[in-house]
Amino acid sequence: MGAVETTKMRQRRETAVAAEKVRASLPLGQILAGDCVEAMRTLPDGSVDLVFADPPYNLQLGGDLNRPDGSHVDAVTDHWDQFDSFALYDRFTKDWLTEARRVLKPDGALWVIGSYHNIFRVGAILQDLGFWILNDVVWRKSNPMPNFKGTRFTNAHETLIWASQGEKARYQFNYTAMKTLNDELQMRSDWLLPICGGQERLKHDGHKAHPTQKPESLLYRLLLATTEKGDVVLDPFFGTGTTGAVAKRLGREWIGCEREDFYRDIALERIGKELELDESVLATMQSKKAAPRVAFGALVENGMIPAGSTVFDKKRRWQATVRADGSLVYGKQTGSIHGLGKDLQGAPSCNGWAFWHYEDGGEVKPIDAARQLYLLASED
Amino acid sequence: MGAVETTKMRQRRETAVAAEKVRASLPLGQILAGDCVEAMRTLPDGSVDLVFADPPYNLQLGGDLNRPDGSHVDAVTDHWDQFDSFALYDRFTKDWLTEARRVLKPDGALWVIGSYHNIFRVGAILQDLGFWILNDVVWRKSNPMPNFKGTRFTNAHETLIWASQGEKARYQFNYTAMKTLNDELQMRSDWLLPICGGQERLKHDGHKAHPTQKPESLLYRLLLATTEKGDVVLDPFFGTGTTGAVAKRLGREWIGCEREDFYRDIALERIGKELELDESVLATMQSKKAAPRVAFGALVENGMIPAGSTVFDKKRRWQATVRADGSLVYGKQTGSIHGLGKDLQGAPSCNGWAFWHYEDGGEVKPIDAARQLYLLASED
DNA sequence: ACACAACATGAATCCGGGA
DNA sequence: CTCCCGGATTCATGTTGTG
Repeated sequence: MGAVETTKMRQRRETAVAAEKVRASLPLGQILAGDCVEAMRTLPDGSVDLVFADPPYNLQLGGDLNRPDGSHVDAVTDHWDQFDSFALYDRFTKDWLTEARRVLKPDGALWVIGSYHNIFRVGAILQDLGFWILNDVVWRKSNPMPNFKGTRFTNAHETLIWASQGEKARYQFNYTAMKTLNDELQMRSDWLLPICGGQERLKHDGHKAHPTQKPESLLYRLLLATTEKGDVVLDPFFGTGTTGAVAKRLGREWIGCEREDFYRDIALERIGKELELDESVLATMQSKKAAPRVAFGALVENGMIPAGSTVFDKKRRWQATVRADGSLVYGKQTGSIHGLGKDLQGAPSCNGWAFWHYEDGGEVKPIDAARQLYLLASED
Repeated sequence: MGAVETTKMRQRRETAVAAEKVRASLPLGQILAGDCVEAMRTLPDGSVDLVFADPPYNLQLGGDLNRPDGSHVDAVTDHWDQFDSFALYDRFTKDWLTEARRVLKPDGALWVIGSYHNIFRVGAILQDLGFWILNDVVWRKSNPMPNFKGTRFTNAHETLIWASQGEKARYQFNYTAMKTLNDELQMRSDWLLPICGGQERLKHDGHKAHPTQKPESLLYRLLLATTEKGDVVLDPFFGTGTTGAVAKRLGREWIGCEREDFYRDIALERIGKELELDESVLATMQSKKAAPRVAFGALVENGMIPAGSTVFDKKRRWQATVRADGSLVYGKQTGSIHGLGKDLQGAPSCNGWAFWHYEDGGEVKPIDAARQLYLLASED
């Protein structure tokens, strides 16, 4: 059996080998110097699982104007107005998003964070490029800076956009891990997290080393939600390397891009000190989707729910007989646990594992309980 | 002194007379029939103090959606929400925003509400038109619809943009009223409010009269924050007339635009029943504060009880390891703080916050103590 | 009448692996 | 690419029905 390789098996093997070759060529755990668009151009197509980007948005906040490349705009010699500013920012945004899209795997995903100054432009452009928005997520700051002049609402949040490569693309979402992290309730699109301060905030000569260092808790949640262990995370605006530090801690690989020597230096030093969590800790709650599949027939074979026994719905409206092949009979109707449950209820679908029950020592249990027992027993 | 009128005084008097003439020509308390762009064209330049707009979101829904119990979700499938492309939606947006801008007074302001499907496009276009964003405000829904399939984060918020006519324009912001409404704390940019349901939700033949009726509390806060008594509020997408009802209650004037006869009819009936509040009552309306709820996972993200550390019950019968997603491991068994505590004790339920303990500086504390610390720290 | 259970529903881009 | 089909998936509120 092992000697025969079908065409399909060969294709799969070759794909995996090619993917491993691409991965081996990646500058994992490195910060690429220079402009992020140039730096990303050195990476192969479809090679990265996730992009997290915290792009600059300091272009038109009044007062001094800086171009996206950091050079200062001379208001006297440069004819500069708001329209030029937006056009320039849009161009910059389109450039780096295009390159990020190329570098991402087909089933990869993108996160961008921004404020009302830039996030609407970024969101519209990424939609135009074909990205498919999965959620916008609001980072609610538990300790925002107050509005000192009392002229507006306290700007107490920032916005993140999570997007896949397209409408039909698959993407990673660790639903159960998020639900666990949120005390058994679905994780919502509004996240309450403190801003980065205290020991976590990198200092240089007594001052903050970077003006917009993001909290590790934000990256922690985001990476835990949308990557797997071993995934490659790219951050085109690496700054102090929060993405790299948390990626390392969580056993994800990382690549950064950063223009400024100083930030590259402190980021590398910071990440060097970071320890990867033990593998046993990194395991997260598994969804049922990811659990090994058990056919109902296996429980019949096994004798846990023997052929000839009866199963019934919770209200005992229907009582069906189990046949040797794991199908059910109810009068003239037959079908799988799912199909018959669906037909009897006239429902669009039915999870037979939850619908049908059996008696075990006088106690009524859903047949899913038998499956859980079977799974536990077969783990050894 | 009264007999002499300076040039400045005369100019002011003439401006006031002209403004009064414009105001007298406005269709206050009326719903203009037809397309909102056409309807707004009938209004004079610079005549309105505030525009609130709840445009179609262009949801782009796929097929049907069923809840886990099999029931069908009544989605927004109305023709007015269907656009063939982003380009068409952008055109539509630009058209109505342009007309709204013309009708607004120079010191007037605009509010728009949307979701991630449309809000980025709306925000970018209004910036392009010269509007100056003052805040983006997040409406956090206290009772959003869950994500039934477990495929994304629960979409638990919508986004509002508040913008003036330009960077230098003055605008109305009732700072103290907002601070009072928020228990003497500055009002933040994230608002926790329930969705519209119960008695407030307009019904027709037992079904919701409008698929997207907004809660009055949202309009209440928004109008109280950014208009004065007597101001004129225009709503180009009037629907069931929530804007008109709340405007009337708060002593503001209103104008609506609505294409559908049915909506105009029920809106007028609704607003007819509305009573204007006595001014003394307005000052005493109280706020609703967010209930502080902390998930165990937040303490893990935050590092207070880090992944990899151990927790144990008071008698140290069981010692479990904290994993990255906030789940616990004990031998082969895993679960949330509540679930694992329940399983280990064989109890019907368990309050994990009281059951599990951790060491903090040599002292043994229930993990609830860490939660209290977290709450204290995030209150500042 | 009261307590409690059951049911209904909300701006939602809502499945995925294998043939 | 499509089709097939096993089977995973919900929170807060308000209303109606039942004991």
